[in-house]
Amino acid sequence: MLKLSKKVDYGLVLLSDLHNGVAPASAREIAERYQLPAPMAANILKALASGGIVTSTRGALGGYTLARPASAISLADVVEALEGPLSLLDCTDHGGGCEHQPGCPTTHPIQRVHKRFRLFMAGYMLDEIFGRALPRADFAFVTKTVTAPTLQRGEAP
Amino acid sequence: MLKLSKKVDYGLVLLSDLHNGVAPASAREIAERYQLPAPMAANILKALASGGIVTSTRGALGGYTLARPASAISLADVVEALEGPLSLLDCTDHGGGCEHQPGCPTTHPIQRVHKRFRLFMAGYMLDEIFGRALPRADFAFVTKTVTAPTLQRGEAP
DNA sequence: TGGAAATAGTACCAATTTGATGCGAATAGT
DNA sequence: ACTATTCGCATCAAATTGGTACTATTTCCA
Repeated sequence: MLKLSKKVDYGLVLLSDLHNGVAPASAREIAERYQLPAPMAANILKALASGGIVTSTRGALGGYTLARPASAISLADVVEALEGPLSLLDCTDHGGGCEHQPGCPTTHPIQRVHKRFRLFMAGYMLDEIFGRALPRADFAFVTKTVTAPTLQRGEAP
Repeated sequence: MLKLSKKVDYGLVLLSDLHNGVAPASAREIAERYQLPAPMAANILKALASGGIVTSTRGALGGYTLARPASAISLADVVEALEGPLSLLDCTDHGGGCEHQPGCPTTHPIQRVHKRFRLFMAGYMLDEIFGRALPRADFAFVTKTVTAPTLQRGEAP
């Protein structure tokens, strides 16, 4: 249905916490903080770690930290770490060969769509998503920003 | 996995045919032309019709035609007709209330993502997808902020 | 040195979604 | 009447996803 999986949903919450927090945070710790299933959070953080988005320190007192500043992590990075390579349509995988027709009239255009979509995702950085920056006004969002409530733990900005 | 369903895939092929063809084309006719399952094509065209994207004429010699010029049909229109309202994440449905935390730090940002994604989809017109025009450069929605950082381990651009 | 806390890596299951098909009814041309 | 077509369901198998479980490994601390 062209929606981000719940993994990405959770993943963004987790990353947002790591972004605001200060020390390496453990999976269980964050899971409790947002009341989401602990094993799920653990799995997601594992995937994010092996995707190079967060760094992990094992052992007691271990946990996860953002591997790069949020301004250097794109939505595409997150999605690819959690859902595999993002391919809008199957056509975009096997080198443009359409299974239905040799000169399928859409494979080529679809690849242009895919490319543009990828740019969209790769250009959307976490810091922008998480509220800081907000470079150009994303018009039509007037609700008061949600800044304070999530910063009770550490201090980052 | 954040990809367009096969329905949309087929749908774009069908629409491309209607775009290039002249007379109302029947579902079976187009299906044969591209060697894709006839009932599938029929279903998709039905959905496109009830979504107002194509107009249908019943009876013998009937068929489907684009309801508007391709330049007035957006990718969002097609996706919504075939997959229902596009909501990137579940959060975006029920009015911003997050199920995990009252002041969930991501629901608000996610809605900004969703809005921007919707703009991306709604601004992508079929004629552009199908090859004609390609008016503005492929960076319409990404602007300058698409610095390279996230592309270092992806495929070749 | 041993125990506790944490990540790593799979493997697995249930529930939902998707791809695909089928069938009867309605409509329109010949 | 006959035929070709859309329409609106309803059904079904297969793939995907959300979620859990288990074991191994690493690290801190007493």
